[in-house]
Amino acid sequence: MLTAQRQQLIKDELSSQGRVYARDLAQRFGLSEDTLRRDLRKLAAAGICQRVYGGAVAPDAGPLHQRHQHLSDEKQRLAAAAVQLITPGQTILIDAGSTNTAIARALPADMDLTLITNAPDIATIVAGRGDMRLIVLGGVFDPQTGACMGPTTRAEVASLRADLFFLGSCGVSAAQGVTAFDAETAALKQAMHAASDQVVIVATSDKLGTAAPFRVLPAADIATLVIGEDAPGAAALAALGVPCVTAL
Amino acid sequence: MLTAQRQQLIKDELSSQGRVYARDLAQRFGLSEDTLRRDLRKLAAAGICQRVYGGAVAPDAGPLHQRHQHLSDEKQRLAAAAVQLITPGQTILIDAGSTNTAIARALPADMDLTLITNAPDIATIVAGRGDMRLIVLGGVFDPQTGACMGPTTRAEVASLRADLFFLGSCGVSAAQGVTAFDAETAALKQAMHAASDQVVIVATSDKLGTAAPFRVLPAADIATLVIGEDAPGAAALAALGVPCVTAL
DNA sequence: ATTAAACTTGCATAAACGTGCAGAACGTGC
DNA sequence: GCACGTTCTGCACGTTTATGCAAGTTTAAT
Repeated sequence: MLTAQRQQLIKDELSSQGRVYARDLAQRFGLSEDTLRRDLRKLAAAGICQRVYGGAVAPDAGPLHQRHQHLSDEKQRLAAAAVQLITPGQTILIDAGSTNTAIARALPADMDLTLITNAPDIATIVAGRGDMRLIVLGGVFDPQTGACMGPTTRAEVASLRADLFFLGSCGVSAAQGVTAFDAETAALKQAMHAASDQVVIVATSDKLGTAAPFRVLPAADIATLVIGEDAPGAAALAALGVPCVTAL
Repeated sequence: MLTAQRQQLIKDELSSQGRVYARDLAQRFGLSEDTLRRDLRKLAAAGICQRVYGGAVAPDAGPLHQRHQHLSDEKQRLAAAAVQLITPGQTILIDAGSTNTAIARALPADMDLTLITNAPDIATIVAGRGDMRLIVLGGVFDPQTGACMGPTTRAEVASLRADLFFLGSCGVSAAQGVTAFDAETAALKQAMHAASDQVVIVATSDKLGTAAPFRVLPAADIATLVIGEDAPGAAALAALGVPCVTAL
């Protein structure tokens, strides 16, 4: 990846998030923190950001901006924790959903990854970077979930395989396991599960302890559950033997 | 390969990807890095790109979601003319390419359209609007063209049909017809042609009169050719009986 | 006050760079 | 055909840039 390109991505994140962490950037780009600190110093010298201990912030952080940042903050932290489960060379299957979009954005650079997704917006995010392969699952686009589904999609999934499957946008509870809002979604997620070695669920606290009508898979099939530190209902899941990773 | 042709390919990649690597280009073209660096310097001197350590980047690369919006006036005018060929209720197949992206943006609202595309960025554009159905063609994403291709994609196309096919990113000439830069691209476009009633080609003037190595279809198979008012080589195509629409 | 993390600075190395030069390919005029 | 100039290309040389590591300093939190 080009140095200029990397610095452009930092600029993008600064303008969209209002802040960046040197440590986080170094991990994502697969470079030393020294290099990223140099980048931040350079951007600060150009007036693009302001250097602070631990990273950098955008010069003009409006009040509304901070609010928006607060809302998405949980997902970003969860995503940062989730991508640490990935090892170089793996094939990653990513479902649709806003949490999974955050994961796609947080994917570390230059790890020779192959990404499979049925969400066009995730495909677009990853399409811009040349450091990973991308396989798109086709099908009928569902505006509700932002994903492609239907028989074509399920057939395509069945002909592929992945090391890690990031399953998203569902209810997760100890008693009911993972559940979905409609039959088609549930069937697709099951097909994705069948094509993957491990299922990872990154759940915001509003998903935990809730259940939808359609059963996807039992809690015991979850390889890793990534949750926030104060997540409700986590104890019940941990009691079932579901491996939990706590973000932050 | 002609020097001008090589530099045109670099331009294409710059506008589609926003960046090029000197080393990568040298390897792909089978030339020394010195030669490619010379090309990049020349393009930079012409203001087409900006030279950076390791390659070059497109001049004004804003935030990710704002990129690709700097479509030229020519493409927007062509797109506006092209979408007038669409009638309500039709199924539209749209290929990848910056001109076709402009067409996707220009699609009229509330016409009960069904859109089929193999370009994730076009899918993302249309995904946001609720007034049309969207079918995404999956496959292996090719960063070069920004499209999904491969056997899966061709098989999916074969199971669908469309009224109009907007074919993009090719050379168009009276003698050679429509041509593509590689075999896979040509094969996919042929499969798309076979699935469609009519082929529409929207060609910017730099594509007219040029030919690439791989033949896609003869000029006689073009249902409608949309071109600018001062397009060179248009007379030769019109002489062959290709119906032409002139934008503005 | 103590400690760990983040930081700056200097240095070493490898990659990318620009320049000058020479040979090859091509067109032009004699 | 032949001399000439132009353009494109690859190679050799010295220079610049990016990066990681080590050493010492500053910052923030306990």
